[in-house]
Amino acid sequence: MIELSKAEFEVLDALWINYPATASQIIERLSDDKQWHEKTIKTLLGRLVKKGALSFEKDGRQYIYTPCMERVDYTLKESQNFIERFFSGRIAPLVSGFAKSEQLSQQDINELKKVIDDWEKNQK
Amino acid sequence: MIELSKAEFEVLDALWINYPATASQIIERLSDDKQWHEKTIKTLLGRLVKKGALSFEKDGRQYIYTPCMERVDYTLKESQNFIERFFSGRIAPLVSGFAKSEQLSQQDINELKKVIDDWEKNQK
DNA sequence: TTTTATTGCCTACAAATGTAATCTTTAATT
DNA sequence: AATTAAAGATTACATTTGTAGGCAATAAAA
Repeated sequence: MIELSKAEFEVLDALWINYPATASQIIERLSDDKQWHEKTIKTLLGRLVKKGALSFEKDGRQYIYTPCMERVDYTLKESQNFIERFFSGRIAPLVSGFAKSEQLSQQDINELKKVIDDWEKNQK
Repeated sequence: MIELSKAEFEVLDALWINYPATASQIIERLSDDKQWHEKTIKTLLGRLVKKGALSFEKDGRQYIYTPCMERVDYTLKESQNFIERFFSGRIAPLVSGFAKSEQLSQQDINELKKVIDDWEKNQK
């Protein structure tokens, strides 16, 4: 699995919003939430390319970036990893922890029920 | 939130198995899974103390370590953080991702149902 | 009591990470 | 055509992390 740092992920996440995109578009998108210097973001883009998380095409003197993977795929892998490390691979204890600490809303419950429902339909 | 590195967490996790415990006990516990040098683990213990994740009492020339927090509390915070970063704070998309990629067993489903059940009972 | 072995403490050092500044190239402007 | 401005490339530097080695203090052994 490609290992991304927190900051690298946030840059990639800004690209996932809509791609392909140029560095300045990504910088623009990040400017709302982050006070990162433009140079910082360029550095992170470079590192993402080096790690194989992004590819680009040249357009004049600009680069047009595209992620090399889908967001769902990446987050699934990260989730597996996380759940392995903290909950020995079991997902229920995570959800249970949220429940016990009052972190679940009715909406969460409804969504979870739907996931279970769909899963069961799929078993038939 | 106290930020622990991967390696630091694993050392703390070995302590959570049973505590208070001495460095050599922790080293012993870790020796099954890890090929860490004893010195490495000592360093990590020191860093954990410095970060406020562990406390210790002296017993002769040994230290007797105790975690400063419960495992459930730590993993809950980490989970919140994780879900915030990758799923905008919603838990269902994580579970849904697992379901879609065939990562859920019947046992997981049963456990999840129970969590939901308990949650609903608790609402009344 | 002197020696030894073990504990923790301090130091080390490369790679990763956060956070840019400077340099170089080249497209755009004058 | 010369100048400028903007993009990416290269360099920088402190901090964190992984992974120990060496040193100093002290309990245990001889």
